[in-house]
Amino acid sequence: MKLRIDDTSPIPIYGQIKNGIIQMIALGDFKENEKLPSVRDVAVALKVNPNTVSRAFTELSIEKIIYTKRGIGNFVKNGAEDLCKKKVYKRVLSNIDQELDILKKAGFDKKAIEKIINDMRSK
Amino acid sequence: MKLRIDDTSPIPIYGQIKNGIIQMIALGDFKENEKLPSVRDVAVALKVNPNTVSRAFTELSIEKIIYTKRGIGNFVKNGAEDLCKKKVYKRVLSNIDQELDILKKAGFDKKAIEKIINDMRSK
DNA sequence: TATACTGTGTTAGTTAAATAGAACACTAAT
DNA sequence: ATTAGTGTTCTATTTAACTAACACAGTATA
Repeated sequence: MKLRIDDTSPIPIYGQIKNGIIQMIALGDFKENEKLPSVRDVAVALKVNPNTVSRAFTELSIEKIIYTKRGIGNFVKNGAEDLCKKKVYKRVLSNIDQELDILKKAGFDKKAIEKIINDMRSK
Repeated sequence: MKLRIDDTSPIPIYGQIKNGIIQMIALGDFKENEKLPSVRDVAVALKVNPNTVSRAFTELSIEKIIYTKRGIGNFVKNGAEDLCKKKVYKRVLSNIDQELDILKKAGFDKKAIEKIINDMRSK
């Protein structure tokens, strides 16, 4: 299980779980119609309450990314991979854009920003 | 007052206010020993509780970025500009780094990432 | 075929944190 | 003393997360 929780993050745990699963589906770690790990298993793995995991799954279900069979498990929906790829890409770009804006406002010019990006890419 | 609150952000309001003021000091919008806008004025401007603003100021005070004169106001500390520049730079880089990591894990190669950055910079 | 068992998702009640509303407390000027 | 401007505290509400118990589905077995 790739998923990790960052206790210092302001993003609520159920949100981090949602994002993590969306990323994993985007990446093909969970294929369409594949069963996800159970609420309890995820809860144990992340040392988190089943309730919290259940909330993440419920919201993913509302967003039509997974579907739930009560008493059986949660499964990836058809078309979820593309949907998740779009979601991840959109969120990441929006976040990077926002951060670059801050650098721009703070007076870093294009060259400085370019250097920063290069430094990070080479790590 | 440049500061804006994002109601959809998971970052608590007092945290957004803290970050915003740190950015403004870094940018020179508030000079050292200059008086910041009052708790109430900020609260009204942001449509937020004075309490919430007070908390942000208290924490900035603990972090030695501003100092408080009760009954008078809050003021920027000596040396705050440099300190804030460092903080902003560090936070932004850490955030960008994290986002680029997600792109990398999602299978975007260096060229794709480079293109993304260029597209954003040119906007 | 009835019953119990195991694995699954879900609900109820509690605690802690963020925010709001209202009132309090300090400072300076008149 | 009174007033206007300031930061602060008290109390209540809402949301996230936890603990514990509940409810459903499939399977084994008596």
